[in-house]
Amino acid sequence: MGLAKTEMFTNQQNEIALFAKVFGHPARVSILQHLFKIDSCVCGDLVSEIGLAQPTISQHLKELRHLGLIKGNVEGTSVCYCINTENWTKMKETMLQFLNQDISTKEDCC
Amino acid sequence: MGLAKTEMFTNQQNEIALFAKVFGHPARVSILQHLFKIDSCVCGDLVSEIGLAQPTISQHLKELRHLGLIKGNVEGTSVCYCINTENWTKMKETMLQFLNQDISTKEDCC
DNA sequence: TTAAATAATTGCAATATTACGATAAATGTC
DNA sequence: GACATTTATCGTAATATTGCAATTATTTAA
Repeated sequence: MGLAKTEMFTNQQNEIALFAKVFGHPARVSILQHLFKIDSCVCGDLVSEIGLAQPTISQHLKELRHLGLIKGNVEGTSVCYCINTENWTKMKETMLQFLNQDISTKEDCC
Repeated sequence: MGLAKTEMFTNQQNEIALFAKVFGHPARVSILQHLFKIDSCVCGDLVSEIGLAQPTISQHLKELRHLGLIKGNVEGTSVCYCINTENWTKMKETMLQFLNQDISTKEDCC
């Protein structure tokens, strides 16, 4: 199949999975880290920064944009990308809720 | 292709992507949440809990086990699963480092 | 208008993922 | 041993992902 049966899970579970999925490729992790590192927008130097072809980077950027984690603005012939801070914060809350599940009450029974 | 070019990324970037990938399916998110929720090990009631077939759940458990996030112990004819708390904590540190990247210095330039 | 620069889209090949029926393996019970 | 219970593995079909060459916008400069 290759198709997740999303209808049997909660919205929260599907949302977590969607965010996680987009982080599930090192190129997208790298793009995001780069956007965080530099203190301004990136105007299309991601292709030279990361070693992938231009259509490949463009595709990864599209996925990040569709999830709302980055914003892109046309500036002349190039496009300026940066983190969508508001949505990043929202995403972070969702992911932290998942990652910070209470572990203290568990005894190591296995 | 379908194959990520991991050699062009840092170990940290690949590690983040691997963890994120395993969270990238709602069934695995659901399994983990269930293992956290109950205060003891789960002895194979995950199949009835989640609505997927037994081989499918078994496959998802395998992936979680291979990443070290859960432990499984044979108890009679069934297997007892629980969170690997030590590895979960390590994973969390890696993911938090990624999620908590400093956003404060960014002006919304796009 | 033509050409250059840059990014998006299309099309496609290679590989990965998901799901599950069928089967096998492991253990416990009689 | 024969059988039941439970989980893992195998095989396979359907779909998704990744990467890039080729092409198509889109905008700027000359």
